[in-house]
Amino acid sequence: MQYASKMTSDSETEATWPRGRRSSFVAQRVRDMIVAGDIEAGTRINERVLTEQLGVSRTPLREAFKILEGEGLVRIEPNRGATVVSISPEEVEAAIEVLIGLESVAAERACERATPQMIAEIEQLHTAMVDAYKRGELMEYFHTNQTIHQRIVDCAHNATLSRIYAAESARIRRYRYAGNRRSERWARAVFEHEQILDALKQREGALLREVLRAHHLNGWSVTRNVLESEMSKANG
Amino acid sequence: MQYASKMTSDSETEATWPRGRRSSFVAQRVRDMIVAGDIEAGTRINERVLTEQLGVSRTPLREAFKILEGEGLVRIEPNRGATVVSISPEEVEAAIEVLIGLESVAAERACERATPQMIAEIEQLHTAMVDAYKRGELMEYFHTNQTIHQRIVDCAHNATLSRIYAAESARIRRYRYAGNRRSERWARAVFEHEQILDALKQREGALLREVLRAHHLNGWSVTRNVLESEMSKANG
DNA sequence: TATACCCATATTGCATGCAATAAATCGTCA
DNA sequence: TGACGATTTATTGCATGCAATATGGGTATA
Repeated sequence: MQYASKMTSDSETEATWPRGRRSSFVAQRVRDMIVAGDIEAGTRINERVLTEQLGVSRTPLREAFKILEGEGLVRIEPNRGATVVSISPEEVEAAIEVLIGLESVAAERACERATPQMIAEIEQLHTAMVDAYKRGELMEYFHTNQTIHQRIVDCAHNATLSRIYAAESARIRRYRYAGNRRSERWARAVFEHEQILDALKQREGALLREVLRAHHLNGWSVTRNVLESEMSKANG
Repeated sequence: MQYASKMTSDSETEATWPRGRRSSFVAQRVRDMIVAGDIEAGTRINERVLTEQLGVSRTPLREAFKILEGEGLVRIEPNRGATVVSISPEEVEAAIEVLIGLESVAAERACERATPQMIAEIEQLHTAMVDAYKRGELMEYFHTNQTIHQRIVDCAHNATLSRIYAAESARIRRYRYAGNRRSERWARAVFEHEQILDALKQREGALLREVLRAHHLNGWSVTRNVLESEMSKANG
């Protein structure tokens, strides 16, 4: 058995990771697999399989599980080990409420504290994102989009805010991806991102807060429908 | 050597914890020690000492360190193990900004979703807190105060919100305790809590948001001064 | 057929041993 | 005395072994 991974070819075993950072690297690899959806939600993770695949012993892997449990990506049950957490639409909505709240704080602070360099970087990302949209590269678009939101939060120069936003955002990433697949939402989202960029460039904190909020609520209303129809397909 | 703990008498060793939950229990114990200030900020934690004190092997202890690292309570460096994180006033302020943001989300939702039972529980806690204030029991006051804020957040019925709020709140707890020692701030804080309770009971979300925000900003301006003067004492 | 039980196997939780690294100690010499 | 290097000791990172638990399969019985 083998867990799929977009990072390495299937038969390949990892080169040994440096002593002292093995559990962090393992956590990063497993996190990537989970966030990317390479390991299906709800499945138990077999330690032996993953240790062989990653070329480390069980100790750093089990430490990695503790890290990922703290991030809400796996659940560890006694004698049953680690299971990839499955998140309901209600839980995704709850997390988005939180993300909106975090971005609200970030919006005001970002408009006060962002350096011209940071804004320029976001503008570049925005251009790249629009380009990906025009080329129809959904994955690239989605990834750049995520980066833009993270960078806006980073503009607030609040490490706690950036850390929590990144973790929560990763936790629900694979569920949010669903929404953008509808092309009419995709076009609308690109337009909203124009507004976001404008508000940031003009350093209008209250405006930025509101357009971000509306952007997420619009996105979620579409994503929720997609998720729910996918779930009813899966269950019926 | 021995790490102080308010939980057990000094010479006592733990009864063995149940198999399958040892790292969680160890994490809880170490978390309590750190949050209570029993282990000083900036100090390295010796694995051998703590394993002997807690009566577990190094494996669950090291797993607990990974959990606590995720919570921002310790930092793990290769070949140097776990160190209790020391937080600067700027970082406390950043975390408080986030807590205000989280409570802002919570305030609106709590006023929509709180059950009468939950509001009644908060009212009881409030009464107990005022009582502790009148008796001059600062520790009891502080603890009840923390519980009230957490319960208000819990009223929003958003598990993600509650989880993040609890973790961030714990992370900076020992730094916030400083502020309340000034009696004029203490009296003012009790008054502000009356306003908080009223707003919740009347389910005025926007009002609750604003009084909570003001409450934290007022508290922080006092706490910051105390922290900074303590730091200048420590360094000068 | 369905179900209860027993046994073999797989998997997990934890303690421990060993190697790598850091820290402390001691001796040497300026 | 104090700076420097070598050597010992302590500490950490990781792999592994063993015991506890869960899991799957087969058989007997209703």
